[in-house]
Amino acid sequence: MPIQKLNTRKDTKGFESVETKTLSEQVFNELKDAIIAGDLEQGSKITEDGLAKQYGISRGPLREAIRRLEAIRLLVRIPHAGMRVVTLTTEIMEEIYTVREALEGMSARLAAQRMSDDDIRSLSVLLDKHQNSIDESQGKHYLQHEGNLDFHFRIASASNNQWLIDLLSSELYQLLRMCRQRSGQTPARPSKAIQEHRSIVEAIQTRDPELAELLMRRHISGAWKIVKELLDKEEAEDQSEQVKHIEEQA
Amino acid sequence: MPIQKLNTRKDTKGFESVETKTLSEQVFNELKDAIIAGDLEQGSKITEDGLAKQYGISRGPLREAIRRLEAIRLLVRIPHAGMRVVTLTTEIMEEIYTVREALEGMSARLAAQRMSDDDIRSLSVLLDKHQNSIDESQGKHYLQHEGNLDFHFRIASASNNQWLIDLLSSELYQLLRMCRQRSGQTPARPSKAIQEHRSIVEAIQTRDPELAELLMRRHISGAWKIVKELLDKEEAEDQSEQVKHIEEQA
DNA sequence: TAAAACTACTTTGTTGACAATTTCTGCATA
DNA sequence: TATGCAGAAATTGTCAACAAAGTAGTTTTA
Repeated sequence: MPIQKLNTRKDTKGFESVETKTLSEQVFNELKDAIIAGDLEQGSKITEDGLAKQYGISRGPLREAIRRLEAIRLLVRIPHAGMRVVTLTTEIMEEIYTVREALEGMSARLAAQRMSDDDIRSLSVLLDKHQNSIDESQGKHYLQHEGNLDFHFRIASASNNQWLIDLLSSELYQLLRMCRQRSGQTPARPSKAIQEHRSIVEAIQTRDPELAELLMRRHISGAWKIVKELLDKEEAEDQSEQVKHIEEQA
Repeated sequence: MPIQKLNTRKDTKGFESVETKTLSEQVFNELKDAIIAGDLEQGSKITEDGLAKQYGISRGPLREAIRRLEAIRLLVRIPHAGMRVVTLTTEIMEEIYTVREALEGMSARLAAQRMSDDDIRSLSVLLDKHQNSIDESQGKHYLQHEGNLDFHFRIASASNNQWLIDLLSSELYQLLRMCRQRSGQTPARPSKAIQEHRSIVEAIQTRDPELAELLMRRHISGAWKIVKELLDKEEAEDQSEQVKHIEEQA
């Protein structure tokens, strides 16, 4: 499906909308979304020529887009063996959650020092909304997940540290979205998560950096434990299914 | 000074030597080193054509190199106003030290859990060497600084978390080198630093993750405080010099 | 039959030219 | 003297063709 050339489209980097116009940018975004949404399968091999034809552009801009995707770790380049879409193994996901714990913990600490009272209030309102949407719609995991990211993004922003914001929003959160895609994880225990979010906001409100950091880190490492359990269970199921397959063939 | 084409040169990414061969890689490294060493002045404007001619290659590979430099934040792209070498303001440096504190703290924690006994011993030996080189050569700040980075890099490696390793070695440490370049900072209080390094190794040795993280974070935030003082003093001097200039003109 | 070498094919790396923007500069006008 | 409007110059964006390197499949030979 070739994209329309020269149409200005929206960019969702850092949750804010910016108009893009170079082909390289467009393709970068198209590819990013395709990878995150799972349209480009994990681990699948991609060729420059194939993508260039698919998107109807020449290889020049495409290569630049690829380099950028590489930089945010959505593509991996195996020297002399082409490019592949990243494969999110359990190990890699653990690495991501670990880095996230460190960075978001620091964000929370800074937010407790720097976030404006207005922003804190607004964050509190956001949590109310989340609460409502959980009560109402049991099934809309998608929105819940985005809301979850929204909460974390606001705290990152409040850190007022551009490095933290960039690392989290343009790299880690993209991968996190992808994690969800992998086997449609439901956000684990939504109400418990909100509860934890509330404690974090409370710590920020009382301007307690240490506590805010501690709670955020606990929140994230707790989330990882649950995700990991899900993944392990899945893996076990896959295994047994493979065994069944083999038995059938025998 | 055009580089020789097709000569295989060494790459120092992550402190290990790898042969590179594409022009894009070569120029990426050349430019990176030039920026870090200060050959390309901070904040100076650069043009694709200019660099392409200077390095004797076409703009294609150069653009890819530029995109990568951009990704590791050595170049900043101001839309429609060209590219500039990053300018390390005090604010940006503070951001870097903050992120570093979070990531290296986490590294130290993981190292305490995962580093092999052999590696710990070897790290201890490294500190002995540093001690010696301080005792002997008072003046060789350069080596001291590299040694310092070496220590930190080893701990990052021991985390066994590829994300942490990459973020630290391919992004933060590059900038850190550049910080030193800015006004030839002497590594602040070398003997005290070594002492702190020793405590960190000790915590790792006794497999105490919490303590290792705490000490590492304290070490880095302490280092920042000293660097900041130096920078502030410099700035004040610059100010007064400017005032003098104005007075002379008046 | 298995290993080695050659050939054809695929994919990535590189280039120079062309097109589209944007910035700069000088001139006319109020 | 300030302001705004050409036109020119410089710069970035895009393309298509060429070159080099690697891969796979086939043939040949031991």
